[in-house]
Amino acid sequence: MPATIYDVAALAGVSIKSVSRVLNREPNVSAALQAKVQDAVNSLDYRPSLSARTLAGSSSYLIAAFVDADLTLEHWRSGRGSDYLSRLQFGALVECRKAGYHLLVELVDYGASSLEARLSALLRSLRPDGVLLTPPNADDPTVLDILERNGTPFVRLGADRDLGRGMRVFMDDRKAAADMTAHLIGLGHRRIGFVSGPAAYPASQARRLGYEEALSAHDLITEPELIVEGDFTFASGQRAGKALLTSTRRPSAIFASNDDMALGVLNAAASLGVSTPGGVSVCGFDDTPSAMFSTPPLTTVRQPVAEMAAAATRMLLEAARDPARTVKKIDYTLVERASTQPPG
Amino acid sequence: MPATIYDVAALAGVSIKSVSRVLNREPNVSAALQAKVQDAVNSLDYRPSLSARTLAGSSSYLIAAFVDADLTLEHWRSGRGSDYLSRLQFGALVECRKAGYHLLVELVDYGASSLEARLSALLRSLRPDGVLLTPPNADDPTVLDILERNGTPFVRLGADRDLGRGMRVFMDDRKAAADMTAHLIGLGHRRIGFVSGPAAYPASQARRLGYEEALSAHDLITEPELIVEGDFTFASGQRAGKALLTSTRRPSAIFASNDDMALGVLNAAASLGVSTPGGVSVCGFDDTPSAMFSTPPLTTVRQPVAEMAAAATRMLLEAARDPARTVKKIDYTLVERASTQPPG
DNA sequence: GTGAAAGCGCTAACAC
DNA sequence: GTGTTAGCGCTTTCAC
Repeated sequence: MPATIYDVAALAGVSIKSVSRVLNREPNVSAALQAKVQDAVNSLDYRPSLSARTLAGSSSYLIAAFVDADLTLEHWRSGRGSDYLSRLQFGALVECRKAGYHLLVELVDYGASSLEARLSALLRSLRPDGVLLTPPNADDPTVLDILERNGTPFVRLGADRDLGRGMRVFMDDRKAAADMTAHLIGLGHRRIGFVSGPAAYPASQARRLGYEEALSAHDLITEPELIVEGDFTFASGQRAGKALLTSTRRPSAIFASNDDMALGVLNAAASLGVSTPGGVSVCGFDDTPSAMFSTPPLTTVRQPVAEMAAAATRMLLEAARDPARTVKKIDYTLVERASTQPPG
Repeated sequence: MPATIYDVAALAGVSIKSVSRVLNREPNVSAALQAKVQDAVNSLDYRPSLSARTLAGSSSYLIAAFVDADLTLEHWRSGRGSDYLSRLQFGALVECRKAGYHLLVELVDYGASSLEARLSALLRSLRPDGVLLTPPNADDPTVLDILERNGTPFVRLGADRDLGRGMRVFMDDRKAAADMTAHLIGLGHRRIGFVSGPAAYPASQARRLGYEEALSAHDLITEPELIVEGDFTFASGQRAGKALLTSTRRPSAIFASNDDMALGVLNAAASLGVSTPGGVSVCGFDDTPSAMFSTPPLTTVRQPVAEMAAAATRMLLEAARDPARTVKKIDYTLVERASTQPPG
């Protein structure tokens, strides 16, 4: 049997409360006691039981990430993997580890009628000290309600609207898209196609607004036929690319609002015999792994998901001691690779 | 405050033990009692506390996946993401969800001297009901020792050697590599380059053996200059591709033993002006998302990581009631895409 | 500065 | 079939 707090107390010749004090770095502990306890802990190789701590105390040393089940499963099933989740997990896990916390990824059926039941079940059976909310569900009022009713601190990741609820970490999608568009204009492009994402995502709207904003800032007009709606998938990028590249006045550059779609555009160009970047420049948004290894490698916006998740996790951990509503904006980076160049 | 088992018992007019019985589907419960308790549970929206159950009982409803910290962090940092982990998680999460379990992904420093301490700390503080072990650490004797000493059921994923310890889920890497090589030979290739993985991975060895086996089965000799060692990274694939394609007697096909390296070979070919598959056929191993979206899309072996993880998780859940040493072999698939064709 | 006692919300062992 | 009683291993409260 593993050692318990009683074993440690007995060996050190002190009360279990003293052991607890040392373990939790509580004030008012003499150096002598501290040393005795530490020795006993070491020699017994004692580790406190998480469940006992959770049951007795007020924290569970658990951070939960709620991700959309449908979306994630669909990503996974199609073999695309979920780069977003992967990076989120990276950032969160690293911070959790530093603080001795654990990360639990939970799939939630945001669409289901049982959503409320399942969420509150999760909150009450797990008692996480904080919750990470991912888009597009970081804006769901039902979810926010449950979390607030439960008193669980949460961070809304990638949420660009401040609803005055919970904490928030986001990046300026609109400005990033405007920057990318301006970059293309700077290269000399005048007819720039745009492949938008699904309207349900706030980020889709923001990116499109950024594109239009940059155009008008450079006295170019937004031509409706240059904008094609996709749904963030490779296939929709292919379709959009084909449509744009076979139109009568073909654009010299195409800005797809995520990398998967940009790769689709690349593929469409190749099969139409249009070279990249010679015949058409292509750029994306996100900086997924595939963007790095595509032919040609993709110019894109690096969305710092891991950094966002790390910052969010830190907020949650701090919120445990000092509840405060924090909002943080994270910087993006324009990554210039070989898929863009001045029009030929 | 959330409802407890006492609230339910009081409302139903029964003892807490009866509530517990109904909750845990224990035998010897009358239909009437069952109904009363169920009603009370529903009307109070009661959910048992995980930590209380864990503390009092013998199971924690937790499955832990131990993954190599260095490896995973390095993957993540470089922006490549970790497709392996992502798929593992998919398979495991789905099964956990079905069974009302939770999945905890823990980064473990397998190299560190503190490995033993950290592992046993994890086991004792979390008390997982089962552990998923990933390669290359599923073969680490230290890890197996700790797990066995602790009495925690574990599954060694992708471990091709049966050490008579724990459970095991794997695929036949050697045969898969042999099949792929035979496929190239069938297309008419006679000089086939091979990019191997790092020797530390058992899978590397197996894939290389499969390659050699297929060659000799078709009366072709293994030429040492056709084999270049890589380390499973894109960059090492680039180097290997360059070396093979600039050699005096250039191979007409290159089989890289994972997709990242195959993409590197593709890139090297493009920058040397060698077309794919016209000038050289290229194939990989794993079927990562990038393989699907590369130019040209990559012929590869689909390693069913998610299915393996799902099977492993099911084994762990069953092991809880009935400890048995199970071994399971999972089938792979050859995925033929555009990067291979008969030699031109 | 330290300790004793009382739970936290369950399951397990044993009555009835 | 059902209930009673002890814990599980900690933190919390309150004494000293």
